Amino acid sequence: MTDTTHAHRIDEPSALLRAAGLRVTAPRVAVLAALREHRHADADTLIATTRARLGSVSTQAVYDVLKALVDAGLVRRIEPAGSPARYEPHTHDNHHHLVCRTCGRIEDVDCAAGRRPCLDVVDDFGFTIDEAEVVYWGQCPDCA
Amino acid sequence: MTDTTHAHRIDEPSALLRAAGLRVTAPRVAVLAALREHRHADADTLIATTRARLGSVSTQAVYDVLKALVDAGLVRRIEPAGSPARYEPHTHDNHHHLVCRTCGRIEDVDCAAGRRPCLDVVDDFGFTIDEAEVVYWGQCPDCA
DNA sequence: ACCTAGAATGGATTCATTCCATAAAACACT
DNA sequence: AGTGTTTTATGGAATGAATCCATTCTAGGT
Ligand SMILES: [Mn+2]
Ligand SMILES: [Mn+2]
Ligand SMILES: [Zn+2]
Ligand SMILES: [Zn+2]
Repeated sequence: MTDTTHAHRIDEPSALLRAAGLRVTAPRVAVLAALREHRHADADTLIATTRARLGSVSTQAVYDVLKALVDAGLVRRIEPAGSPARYEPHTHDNHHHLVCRTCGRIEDVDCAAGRRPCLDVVDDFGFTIDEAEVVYWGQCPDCA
Repeated sequence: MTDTTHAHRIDEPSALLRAAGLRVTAPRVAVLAALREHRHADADTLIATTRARLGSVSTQAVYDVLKALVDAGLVRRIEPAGSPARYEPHTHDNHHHLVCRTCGRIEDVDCAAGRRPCLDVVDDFGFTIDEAEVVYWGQCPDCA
C-alpha cells in the first residue's frame, strides 16, 4: 500500500496548475477534478459539479477558470454544432470526436492517419494550417 | 445572344424551390440569391443583402427561410467554433473548410480522400456514421 | 504580517437564435 | 377572377450561452 498523502504527483490538479504558471485556487482545482469525472462536459455540468464539491462557486468563476485553463493549454475546448462548448483535459494527441446527432453523446476517436493528420490539402489558399479537426456525425447505438 | 427571359432554368431560385416542394416567396428567392453572392455568409449578411434587395424583410423571416432551405437540403449550414452559423448552397460534394483563426475567413477544400472520406474509424463505439466533417484551422495569408 | 497582482462575486449585458400570436400571402379549387 | 385553406411573414418578447464590469477577496511573494 502506497502512501500518497504527502506526495506531489505531477498529474494532481495543483501540480498541473503550478507547472502552467497559474495560481492554485479552490475553483481551479475543483474544475480540474470535475473535468476528470465527466468526459466532454459542458459548462453547466462543470458548474454543477464544482458547486457540489465546493459548496458554492459563481458561474462566472467557472467560466473564468475554463478560459484560464484553455489558454494555458491544460484543457481543450470543442464546440460541436448545435451544442454548447464541451471541455476535456488536453491530451495533445489530436484525437477526434464521434458525435450522436440525436442525443449529443460524444466519444473519442483516435486519429487514423497518425498524430496530426490531413494537414495537407490540395489547395490551401496560402493558409498556414496548424490543425485538422474531424467530427464524425452519426447515431449512437442507443439512438439507432 | 440567348433570350432567357421566359426560360425556366432548373437552377433558378424559384425552380429550385418548386422542385423541393416549397412555396415560392419573395424572401425565399431573395435569400437564395443572396447565398449565391456571398460564400459562407452568416445570417446577418444574408439579412442585410435580402433587405437591400426587397426593401424590407423581417429578421425572423430570413431565419425561417434558412431553416426551411436547410431542412429541404437546398442549403448547408456550418457552425465553425467561435462564429455564428454560416450558410452555403448545398453542393452535396462533402467538401470541407479552411478557417482562419484570426479573421474568420472560410475557404472550400476538396475532400482529398474521395467523396465521403474517413467514414471508417478504428473504434466506432457502435455508432452509425453518416458524415465526416473536417475543419482545417490556420491563418490566411492576409493575417499571417 | 503585509502588499499587490490576480481571482472571485453578483449583476447587468451582449449576441445569435428561437418562440409566439397575429396578419398576410401562396396556391389549389371552383 | 373569387374563395378557402394552409403556409409564411411580421413584430415583439424570450431564451441560452457566454461575456463585461465594478467591487471585494485572496494567493503567494517580500
Ligand atoms: Mn475527446
Ligand atoms: Mn463551403
Ligand atoms: Zn445518441
Ligand atoms: Zn485571416
